[in-house]
Amino acid sequence: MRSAQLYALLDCNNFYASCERVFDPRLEKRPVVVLSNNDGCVIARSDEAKALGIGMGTPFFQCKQLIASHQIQVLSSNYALYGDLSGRVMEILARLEPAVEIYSIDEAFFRLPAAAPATIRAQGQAIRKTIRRQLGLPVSIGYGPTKTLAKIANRIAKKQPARDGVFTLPKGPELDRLLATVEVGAVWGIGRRSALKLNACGIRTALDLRDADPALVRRKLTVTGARTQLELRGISCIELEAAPRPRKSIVTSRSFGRPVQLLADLREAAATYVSLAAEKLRAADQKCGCLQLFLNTNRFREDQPQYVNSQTIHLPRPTASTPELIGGALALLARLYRPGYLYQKVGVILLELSPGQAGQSEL
DNA sequence: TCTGGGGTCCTAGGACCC
DNA sequence: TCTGGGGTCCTAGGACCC
Repeated sequence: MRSAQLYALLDCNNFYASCERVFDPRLEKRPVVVLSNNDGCVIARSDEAKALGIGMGTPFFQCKQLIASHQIQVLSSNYALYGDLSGRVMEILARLEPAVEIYSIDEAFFRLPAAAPATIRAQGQAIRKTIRRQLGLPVSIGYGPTKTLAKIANRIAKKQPARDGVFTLPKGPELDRLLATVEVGAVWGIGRRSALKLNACGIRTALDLRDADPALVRRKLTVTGARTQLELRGISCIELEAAPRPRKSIVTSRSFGRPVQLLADLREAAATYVSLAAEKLRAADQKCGCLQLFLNTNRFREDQPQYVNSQTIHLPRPTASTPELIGGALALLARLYRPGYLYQKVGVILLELSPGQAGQSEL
């Protein structure tokens, strides 16, 4: 019989803001926010900035006042730095744990044999302290019988300072009490739309969802919701994926700093994004068989005429060649472009990715 | 005036086939 | 006027995640 397994989720606290602090220790203890591309939105906040009421995703221009009045430190994002530190966090974790899945830039799941709570806790603290000492980054670790429950444990580890950054989900009535404090929309896999649907059925918390009628959940949220419910019940159905799967698509897109009207400007942007995407493609030793281009006006400007469109072409043969891809993208752009609109964004998506070798069949 | 970017999965519906 | 019953494949759009 296989021994009981435990899932863990390690998550770097306020990752981008914490990375900036590693780079510049003067930011320590001060409120810090990191902005998206073009400095459009807030995409990371230190605890101090959160406490001052800066919301995730808030447009910068909407919180400028608040930022100025509290002398919040504002930084443009530096993805090279975050990627580098992320890699080091994952390396450390992989040295300490055998079964690790890198889930995002700042999160990793790992799996371990179940053990006494004190043992788990000590192991978690050791990981946490190692990362703190070697990199200066704060992390939290949550443990539970499924990935979904580990996610919830992680939230608690992060939210309740008394947990010291490590928390194992309990069992029985104590678990029920905890799950009753978690809003259903905070459960991994339950987004805004699903939360509204569930609320309409009287399902408000993670506990409600766990104990709801499975047929109802299946009907409202399809198979993904059914899986989430099972996971909340402690039945693991989202496996650990220790080996990364090859990427299926590559997107490159940017918002323009100012509205763009001319086809020539869109062509230049599209060609740039294709080049970037093709570099990523070759870096992963892949080719693509399909190219999509999309463009849109600024949806927030309801006073202006709106235009959103996209088109896809199949390439004659899989390729990773920048000129071939640019040719395709410009042909698409010519078909999609309508004069008279103020464009906000254009982007390209490479699809039908295959291994770099796959196309070499002309022997 | 200023509102991010990059991914995955699932479903419904149409086209087409026998 | 009545007008079968499956299949498969593809795509667009929705929903979710970080």
